[in-house]
Amino acid sequence: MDQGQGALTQLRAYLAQRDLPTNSRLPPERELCDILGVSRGELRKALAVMESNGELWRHVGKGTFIGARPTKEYSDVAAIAALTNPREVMQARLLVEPLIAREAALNATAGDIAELKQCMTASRQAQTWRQYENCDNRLHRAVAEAAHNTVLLALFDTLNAVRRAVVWGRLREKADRPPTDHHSFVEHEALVRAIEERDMDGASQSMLRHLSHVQGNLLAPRAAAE
Amino acid sequence: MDQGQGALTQLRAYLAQRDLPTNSRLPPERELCDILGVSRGELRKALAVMESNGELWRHVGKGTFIGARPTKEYSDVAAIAALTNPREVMQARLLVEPLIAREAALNATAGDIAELKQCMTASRQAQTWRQYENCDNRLHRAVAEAAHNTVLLALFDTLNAVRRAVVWGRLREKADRPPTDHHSFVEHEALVRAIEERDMDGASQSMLRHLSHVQGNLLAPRAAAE
DNA sequence: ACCTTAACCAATTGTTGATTGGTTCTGCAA
DNA sequence: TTGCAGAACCAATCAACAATTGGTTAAGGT
Repeated sequence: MDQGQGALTQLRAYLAQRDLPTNSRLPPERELCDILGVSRGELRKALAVMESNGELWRHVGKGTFIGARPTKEYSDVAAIAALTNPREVMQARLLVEPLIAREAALNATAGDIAELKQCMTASRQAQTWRQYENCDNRLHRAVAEAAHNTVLLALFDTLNAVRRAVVWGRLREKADRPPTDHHSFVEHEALVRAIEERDMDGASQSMLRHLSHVQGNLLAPRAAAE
Repeated sequence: MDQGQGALTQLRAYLAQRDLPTNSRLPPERELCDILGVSRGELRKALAVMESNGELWRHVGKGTFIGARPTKEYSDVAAIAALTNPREVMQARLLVEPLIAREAALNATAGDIAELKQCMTASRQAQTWRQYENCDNRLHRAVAEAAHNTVLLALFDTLNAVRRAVVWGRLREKADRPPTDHHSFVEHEALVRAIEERDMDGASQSMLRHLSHVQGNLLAPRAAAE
């Protein structure tokens, strides 16, 4: 009687007694054996049952935890970059950044808009490609800051880091070219104007149009960029 | 003569001799003192000049490195969670998840849809709150997987991790309540149906409506959740 | 045939000591 | 007094090793 599913019932009783919160760790198997007075094999059988039910999860070296196994944390930029490609990154930008621009149009302060304008003038005065790229990055991040949502900003930073990691390889070729008569100038201007005028749809569409051009240049062999 | 800016010129000569690539580490200061025959104070002055020029960067415990200081990666979940609040997290979800649902409607495979339906039936059969919550999380992540974009999935995971970290505090109160007659059931059903019918707008709106209800429950004191 | 016990394995964590940039103090010399 | 070299100290980081822990296998007993 007590041997059939005894370990499982004893384990359940133990867990019910102390109502452990999710993600809390329970004692190592060897200790639980002594506590419950069960052999390790039986205990492991009971744990396996509960694990298959999704009630807890285990990992070597870590321990046994209450709740569902956490999803493989994707927050490492290098790990993401290794699994994706420029097409996916560009698609994600096309989806996320217009949304951020929309929020920026709603929430930007006068200071934010001044910063945006300063980025634009700086990008026009850039002499080298490197400098221009820095200005462009600053502008896009300033838009994300203007949305005034810490989480959105963090997501933008993650996306940006992934983008840089994915295209790491070919930064050499376009060494020092002056980016004159660049389509991005007018697109950036339209974007900033829409944000200034609180035109949410306009800001979103401007960003979408801008990134579409960037995508076109990315796919085309000619060396142009955002 | 040799004393005025001698350290800086010697350091420059040393660096010019061996043409170190970017991000390469140069010997610790104490060794460089011996190598160049300069006192540590003078060497540090020279290093400070070059660092302010952006030619190298230093960090305690790591060393001194050639090139520009790497951008501080802002993708640590704990750091984000410490700077934000539930309101911002909820707002970000309201913006991002409908967008992901729209992509899911476009890209979901038959296998994805089967997984979504399985999540729904499992959530209906859940006995405890914790089990239901697991099912709900699985369903939302299945939607993100159905979008078939690694970067979007990574952003979703980041957002989700931040959400869990922010609301970590109050998981106790709603211990084991059976989530019967829950509004989420019908909302989830509408969402999955829209995805199955490739209705992008419908999927987006279903997700938006669902999360709006979640937000309402979050703000209201009554204990209900997604 | 099955279980218990013990030992071993690999992944992970914790700890300790060494390394390194940053700072302060002392002594010496101009 | 001023300035600088030298040493000592500090905090952040890294590297190596020991301890912990779930997973597995083998020996021995009932």
